[in-house]
Amino acid sequence: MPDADTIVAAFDDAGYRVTEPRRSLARLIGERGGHFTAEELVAASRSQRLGVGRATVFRSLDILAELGVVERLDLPSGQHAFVACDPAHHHHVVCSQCGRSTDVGDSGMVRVLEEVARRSGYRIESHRLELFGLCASCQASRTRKE
Amino acid sequence: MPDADTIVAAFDDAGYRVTEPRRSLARLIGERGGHFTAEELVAASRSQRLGVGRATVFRSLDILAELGVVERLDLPSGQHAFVACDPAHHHHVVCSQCGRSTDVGDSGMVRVLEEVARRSGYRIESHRLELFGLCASCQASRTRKE
DNA sequence: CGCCTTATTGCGACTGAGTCTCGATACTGA
DNA sequence: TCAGTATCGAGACTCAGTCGCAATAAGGCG
Repeated sequence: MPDADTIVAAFDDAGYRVTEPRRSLARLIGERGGHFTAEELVAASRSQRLGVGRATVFRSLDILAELGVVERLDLPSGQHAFVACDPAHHHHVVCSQCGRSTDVGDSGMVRVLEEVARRSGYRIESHRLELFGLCASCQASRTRKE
Repeated sequence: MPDADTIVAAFDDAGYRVTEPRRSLARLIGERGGHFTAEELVAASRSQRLGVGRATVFRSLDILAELGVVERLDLPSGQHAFVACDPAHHHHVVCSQCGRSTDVGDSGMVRVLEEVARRSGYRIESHRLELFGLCASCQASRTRKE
């Protein structure tokens, strides 16, 4: 999970200008543990008087998603969200209780893709895998309560 | 891929009333080969003067998704779509060219889920897998062109 | 068969996410 | 430092999806 500096560096490395609003957003994203929505960033920017406008939040998230620093996520609720992550191919498990997320690498998806291609005759070009469940600490606290 | 009658029967079996608008929608969905959007159904209903309102389309799709007759899909473009399908656990490959979709069963996902659970410590509760690629016939026609 | 209850409908107003435009601002390379 | 241009914020706009409500019509029951 990249910190603010890594995110700023990603802008820079890709030839985008390093501006104050982008720095602010990088910090906000870095602060967040798990997934977050565009709207949350807009709200945070407003409540902390950072002066980052709605459009800028969306534009920056677009860029970061393009760069692979952030990944788009569709929650089971249908909401759109994002997670900060390293730009390698991998998947996320999102905790349905606390929202924290963890990368899980490939975990044998390659074999699944081969199997699917064989069965269906399709040439698989891309896929999206999203996993939802309870993280270790939420499991523990839930067990305690019950 | 269920036909119009199957869809109508699903409403009936679940205790929902079988109404004219629902019959119309069932037919429209049955006619569609691949995935479709709510908006497409709204447009089709208007152009064919079926008199099915926007809200009814959305309400019916909600119900059908609940019943598992139809599945929600997030296209790589970010658009929301649906596919008609049988209510068993499985996944879809969607052709990124013609939009047709095929069911592919489980294909070894169970093993991936176990692997992810082991690595991350999460208790996996649900997952979403969407596959995009070229179906056999689109591969063929693309090869011909090149 | 026809009535009555109530699920369902269409309409249209509404919401909320995301986009677009545009004049102002501020990076960055020279 | 300066110029050129990427980027910005504001706010109007679009578009998907939702909601409330009065009118309608399934379909169970007598």
